[in-house]
Amino acid sequence: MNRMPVAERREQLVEAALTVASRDGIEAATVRAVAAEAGVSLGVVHYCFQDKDELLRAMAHAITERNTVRGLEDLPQGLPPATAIEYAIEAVWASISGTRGSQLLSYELTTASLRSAELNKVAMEQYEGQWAAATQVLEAIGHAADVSWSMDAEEIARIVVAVVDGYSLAWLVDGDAEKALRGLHGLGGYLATLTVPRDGAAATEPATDPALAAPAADPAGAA
Amino acid sequence: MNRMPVAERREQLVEAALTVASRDGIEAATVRAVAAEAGVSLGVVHYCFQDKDELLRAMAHAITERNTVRGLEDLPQGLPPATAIEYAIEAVWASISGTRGSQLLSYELTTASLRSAELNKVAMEQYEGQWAAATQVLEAIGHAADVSWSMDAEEIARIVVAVVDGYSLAWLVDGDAEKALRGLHGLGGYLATLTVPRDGAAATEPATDPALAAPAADPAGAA
DNA sequence: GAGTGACTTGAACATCTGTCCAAGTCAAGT
DNA sequence: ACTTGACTTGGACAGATGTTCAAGTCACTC
Repeated sequence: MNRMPVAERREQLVEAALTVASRDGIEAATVRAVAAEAGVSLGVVHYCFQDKDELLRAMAHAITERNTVRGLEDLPQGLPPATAIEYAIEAVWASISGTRGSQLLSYELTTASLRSAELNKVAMEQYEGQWAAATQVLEAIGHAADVSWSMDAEEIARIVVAVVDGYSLAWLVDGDAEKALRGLHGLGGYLATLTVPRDGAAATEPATDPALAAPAADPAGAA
Repeated sequence: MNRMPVAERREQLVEAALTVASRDGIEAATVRAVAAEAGVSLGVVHYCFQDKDELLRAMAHAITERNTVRGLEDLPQGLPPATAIEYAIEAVWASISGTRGSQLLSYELTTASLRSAELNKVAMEQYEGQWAAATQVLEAIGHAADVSWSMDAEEIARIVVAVVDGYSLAWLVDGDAEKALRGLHGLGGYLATLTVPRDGAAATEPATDPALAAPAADPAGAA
């Protein structure tokens, strides 16, 4: 095969590992399968990585970064908060539902990390990445809709990540994207109640209608 | 070893598989490891189960049933809705946080099921069990606090399962039980807004304070 | 107490896995 | 041209895993 410097070869192997593992599961990502996917002979993998675990760590790092970088900087400005939130939720969901294999692989990596000493930090890095990304999205929403949040953004981020995780998992199992998206819009409605106009005062529409906390979760809203 | 009828031996092997897999992960639950854990020789496993997959399916069925049966029938009666909900949440969380290995195994089984044709139905059965259990809990709350729900209980159950799943996963990773429980109490606050007194009329305390939707998620509430 | 059939045993087999390594190939510098 | 060293190759090895099987053991019935 083509010769190339180790650094480049490593990237190629990580890409191949990602392809195999997303398609067939983390268990299928054997050294041989990755080498074959990259069109490279067996020994190359151990020339580029000391361990199989080092390869897996590199793969985990890559997928975490890839899920994180979606910084959602392209939020239209000047929208009302509820609209900005809905927009962000649609974008997040699109990037999840379009990458089923990767999502499933993420969960596989999480559980593998929690069992294996060598993959120790992988799961924590994944979550820190997700919390940071969610915080960033919240701040982008605040900026786009000119609101701030009535709680620490990082604290809200934890809520967002937990709920998104929960619905993603359910969707992976039952394949019902519509229900998942409806649930996420429910989260959006809740988030809207946590916004505060930038110049201070009270929450946007505090006591008008508590059902606003979950408009899309209302059967009438989507059915 | 002691002789025993196949049916009984099967139960023993499922138990052993559960022990090994909860302790060391699903990958560690090899035929040999399970046989050793049960104090039985290798051939017995294939005498009782046609496949390793059949053993895993039986194990999955057992753990699903075990997580489901916690019907929470012992809810004190006559409580105000918010209190009944908090009580139920504490109980649910206690049964989760007390069985870390089993929880982790559940997620491992879910991902394994989504990758393997042989374990096809395992994940869906898990979720159907959880949704049913959540529905049961919601009805128990309704009965204990003499309220009904402003949405289909099954629809709320999906929300509950998603959020509980999300916080459980985060807790498995970061080990922060306090934050998880706080998040679940936030869910509880939200659920309280979905209750309706049994004789009809409006929601319990609809417009008084929207912050009630997440009282425990408020930093001041727990810190 | 002999026989029957349910249960048990552990060796054996084929396959797969991560890892190693001796030999090979190639590009660049002298 | 030749040397050096980075990169590649694929065979070899040890260990683990699922599965099979012929032989053994025991309880129970007639």
